[in-house]
Amino acid sequence: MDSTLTETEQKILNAAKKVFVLKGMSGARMQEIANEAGINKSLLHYYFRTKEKLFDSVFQSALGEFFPKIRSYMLSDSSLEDKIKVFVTEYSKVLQENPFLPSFILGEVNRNPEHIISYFKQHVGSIKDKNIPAFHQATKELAEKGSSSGFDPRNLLLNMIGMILFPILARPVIKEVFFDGNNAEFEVFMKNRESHISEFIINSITKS
Amino acid sequence: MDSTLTETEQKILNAAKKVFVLKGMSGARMQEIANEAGINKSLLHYYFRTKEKLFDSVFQSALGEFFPKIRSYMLSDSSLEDKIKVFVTEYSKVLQENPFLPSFILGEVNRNPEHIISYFKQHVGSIKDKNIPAFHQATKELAEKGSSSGFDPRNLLLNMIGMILFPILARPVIKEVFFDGNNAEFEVFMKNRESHISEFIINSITKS
DNA sequence: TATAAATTTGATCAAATAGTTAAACTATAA
DNA sequence: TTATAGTTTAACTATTTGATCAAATTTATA
Repeated sequence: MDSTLTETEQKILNAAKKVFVLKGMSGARMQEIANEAGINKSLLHYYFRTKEKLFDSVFQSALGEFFPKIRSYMLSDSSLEDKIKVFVTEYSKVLQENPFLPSFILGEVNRNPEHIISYFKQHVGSIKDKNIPAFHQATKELAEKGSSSGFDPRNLLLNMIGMILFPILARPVIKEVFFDGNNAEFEVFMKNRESHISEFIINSITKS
Repeated sequence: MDSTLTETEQKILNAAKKVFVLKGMSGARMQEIANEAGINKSLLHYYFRTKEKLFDSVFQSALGEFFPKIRSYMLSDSSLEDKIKVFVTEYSKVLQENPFLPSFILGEVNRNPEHIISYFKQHVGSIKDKNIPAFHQATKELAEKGSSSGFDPRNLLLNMIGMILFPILARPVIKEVFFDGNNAEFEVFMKNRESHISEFIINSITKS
């Protein structure tokens, strides 16, 4: 990860991430994080002073993983369709590797919106000025030849993320309602769903 | 609401809902709920014994509001396109009236999946056997003339809900990133987005 | 090696908090 | 009016938990 961190700091951050992501800020216990890291509780305070500061560290790094690397997906010289396919595939992969991240981040975002706002104030240069324009650029042609009501690329981005994210967020519900709790069936469905989403989007936006 | 409940019980439930939805199970404080209800803390325990039991009551009723009344939207004799429009409009309205409900429910669903599973075990008759088949029925024609890869109505349902839900879940983020925190602009966008979603879906599924 | 600095631990504190209890109060029916 | 059941309150208890601190241990440095 980060070589400026000591081994102990890294152990703590990994453990804290696991516990915070699963239980949230108020549900997490410093003792549980210490146990998970295999160290004494006092060490947490030695390295991070307060629970709040430790949480912040975890939250900041979680945000970095959560926000799609739109820019990198959009900067290739492939067609818009291919870019959409790459986005859906890559972002699905990220989320399936961290299935509890979305709920954690969105929960904290609603618990304390200031937190995310200050994050963007700091990273405004990298998030907004780079990622979003890259996406706009990629959809410029689309926006120009779009429907008469005026096609807004932001809607397309929200559509994509929403379709990718929702079944992962609501995973336990979907699995139960649609598949009677059968995990294997659910996984197959989710794998097939990736191409479905791409086709669904492309089908809609390429309609004359 | 429920006339079998005394006025005090109702006050408690309203207050508990407000606090639990905003802060989650572990973040909520019994004292805060009591204050919000304008009563003594002991009364909470008198009526609901434990925090867990009070939370359950709130969670159960929240689930009822959260899950879209698919069946009622699907049972009219209008076209599939009109059904989609009604679904998008009505469900958007429900969510905008309860903007913190989704994050609350999805958070709890991930915190304790057993909770939602037991809910479905109880309500399986009304949720699954009524709502889902109604939706399947409405999309049967679609499934038959669907794309060669085989159109699964479950995907359509997930697509709709995902697109409607995501901007509400991530509201503070979207507002900040896309609209520099300007609330009015965001609201206008969200209102226009409703018809965009309907058109986006219909455009995709009616493509020959 | 000796000294200092950094790291780690166990014991403990103080605040927060869910839950209990007994007493006071209120409405209702005999 | 009195007895009874239901309701509400204030004070209290027990536990959890974030945080602190001094002592012990390890590591780096002279």
